Amino acid sequence: MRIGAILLTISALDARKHAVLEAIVNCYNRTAEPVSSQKIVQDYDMGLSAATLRNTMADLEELGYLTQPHTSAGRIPTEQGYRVYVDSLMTDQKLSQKEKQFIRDGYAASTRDFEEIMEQTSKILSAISHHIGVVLSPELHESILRRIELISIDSEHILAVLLMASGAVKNQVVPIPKNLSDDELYRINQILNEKLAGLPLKQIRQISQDPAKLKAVFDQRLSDPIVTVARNTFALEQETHVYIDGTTNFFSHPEFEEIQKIESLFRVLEQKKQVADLLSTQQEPLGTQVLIGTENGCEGMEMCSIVRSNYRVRGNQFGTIGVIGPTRMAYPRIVSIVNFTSQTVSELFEESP
Amino acid sequence: MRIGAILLTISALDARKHAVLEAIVNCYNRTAEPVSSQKIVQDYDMGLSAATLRNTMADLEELGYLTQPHTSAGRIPTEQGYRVYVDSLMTDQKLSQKEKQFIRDGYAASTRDFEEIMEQTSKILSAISHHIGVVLSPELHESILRRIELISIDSEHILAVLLMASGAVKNQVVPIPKNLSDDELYRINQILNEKLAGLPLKQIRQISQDPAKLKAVFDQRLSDPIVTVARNTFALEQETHVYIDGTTNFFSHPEFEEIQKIESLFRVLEQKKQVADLLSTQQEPLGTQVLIGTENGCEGMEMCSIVRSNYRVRGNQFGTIGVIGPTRMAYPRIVSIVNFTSQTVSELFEESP
DNA sequence: GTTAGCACTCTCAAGAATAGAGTGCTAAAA
DNA sequence: TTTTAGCACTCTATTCTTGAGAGTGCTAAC
Repeated sequence: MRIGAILLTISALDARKHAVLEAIVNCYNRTAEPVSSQKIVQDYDMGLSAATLRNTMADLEELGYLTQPHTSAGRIPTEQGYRVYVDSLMTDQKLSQKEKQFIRDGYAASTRDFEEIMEQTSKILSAISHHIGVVLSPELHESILRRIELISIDSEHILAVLLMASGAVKNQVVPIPKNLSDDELYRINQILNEKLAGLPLKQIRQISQDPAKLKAVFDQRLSDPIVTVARNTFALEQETHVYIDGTTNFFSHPEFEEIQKIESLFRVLEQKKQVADLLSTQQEPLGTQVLIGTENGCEGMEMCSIVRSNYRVRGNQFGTIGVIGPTRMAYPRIVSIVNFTSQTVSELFEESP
Repeated sequence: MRIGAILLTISALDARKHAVLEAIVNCYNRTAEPVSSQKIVQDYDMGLSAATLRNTMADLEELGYLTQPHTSAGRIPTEQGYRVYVDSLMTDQKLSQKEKQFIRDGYAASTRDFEEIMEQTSKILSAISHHIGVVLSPELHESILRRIELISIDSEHILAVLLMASGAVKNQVVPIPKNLSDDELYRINQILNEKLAGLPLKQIRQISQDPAKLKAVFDQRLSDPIVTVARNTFALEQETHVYIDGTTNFFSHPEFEEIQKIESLFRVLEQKKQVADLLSTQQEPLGTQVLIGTENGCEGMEMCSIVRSNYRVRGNQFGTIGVIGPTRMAYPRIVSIVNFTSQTVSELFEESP
């Protein structure tokens, strides 16, 4: 009985703290202003007086979930506070049918174009979230080559068109040995397809750089021109494409009034490589993730949170989509958006056989 | 004698005004602060007192070439003042060997890749000018088709690779009639090349949308697969690509301290279409042009000047490069940069046969 | 455990005072 | 007639002060 009572007390306390924290996060997200005890009394029916709330708020501050910009101001959530909110307080917010439709309608019915899907996705994400939409294509060097086509440009160059299982296409101008006849080129093209289609680009690259492997793969069909073409075509490490849209959305957030904050953010965004590292998850996909504030570990993006998720393309590969916004963002909504969009993109890629 | 004296007086007067205007433009470009009469006496050896300069400056203000931010401030050039400066005062500033080398070195020796040249050019422009570098590819629908290659994706789609005379490549996923055999596709590919290669995309589009013309060119029934493929492949109006780099450079200019100015500029830049319209010259290329301030006629870019020039690609086509910077820019230097870069790009395209 | 009341702290906005920059004008000098 | 020195005047930018307002923490009562 005694122990039960104590437990009850503790859990009651915790429940209140949670409720207050949730109220403050919600309120702060709405107003972008520090939340006072008074404000909570007004806006939320908690059945508590301002004084009591002040006590709870002081406790929450002690615990590291809230902070004050200055002594006589209300409280705002800390990163830790947001973390608790995201992990255990916030409730799923289903997207409305209208919103879902908006996302689906973003893709032209006929769209099978890989780049167009990528681009469009970043636009949709930014338009519906009012933050920055980012899309990372699946890593090209992990992609499986479906077909290669060599097109003659001039006596010293060809255009190699690499069509991936994912639907991605990569064009590359490749220097070739002089005086390669059209017939020869055609034959080389055939052999390359025969031997290399179905392999991931990474592996093809390894093969093409290693004489022994080249010999093993091409066997008696190995000729000088083939070696040259293969080597030149697959010489380059391929970078992941990054599609970003909605950067100007940041101008409307009051926390970015100071120009240095916008500047440092934009400097990061200009380095697409950095954005790619920021978004890409090393591990296997595990649903939608939220990185709050400094958790992203990126200098110049301390004020930003990232919500990211994976989409699946053919060839059992994954790409990443994400939303970058201020730490003060409507997490439930953004999580739902990212979730649903990544699903939609995956389905889009599933459809094409 | 009398008339000669008067003319001499007038021209002497004008010479002084010109000299003062030039000094003020130079000084303001350096310091970004209104230029006082005192400052000119200090920095430029004009052999005149501050009082005399003040008189001249008052005249120049009356003429509309200078203005004062407020009564007790120095003067800054108006757009009209800059216009006179650019048109008749500024002296050519040759680029140093080092700078020329920097531009040339920006292109990898082996680069023949069209997109890479475009991208790299915008990077070079922004890096060396410290402003925004913009490159417009030649209009695709004016481009001459050099070769088309059809690659099978699945039973309902092919990938059409359009190789232009300019070196530009356009990939497009095209729906096709079901059950088109590989042989048939190959044959269609051959015929398309035979009939359409050498024509500008615009004309091909007209043909492919017009049953009569289609019939005339292909000499076949409209229900034939070849007609469907042609129609679907060339259905879309192609947009000019816009490559932009160096947007963050704007953060370092003192005249863009106010966030609204940066914001309105970035909102324009996000609309690539608008940037394309801004840069593209309707008429034939006529060397490097300078648009000062509101002359660009673009809302949100009143504070910006544009220096643009054309480059030439194979097929007698022109693309545009440009630099966008604040009205207070080092015009002689930027003009030289844009000039030399457009030349370099043209040469780059000339090399590839 | 909760709440009313109050003193205290801090910010923010508005006003006042001061220094400094640069001009236009006038009258004298060249 | 042109140039220049001198000076009064205007406007900005900065600093300081002041007062109002917001919100807290603490204390004592409920």
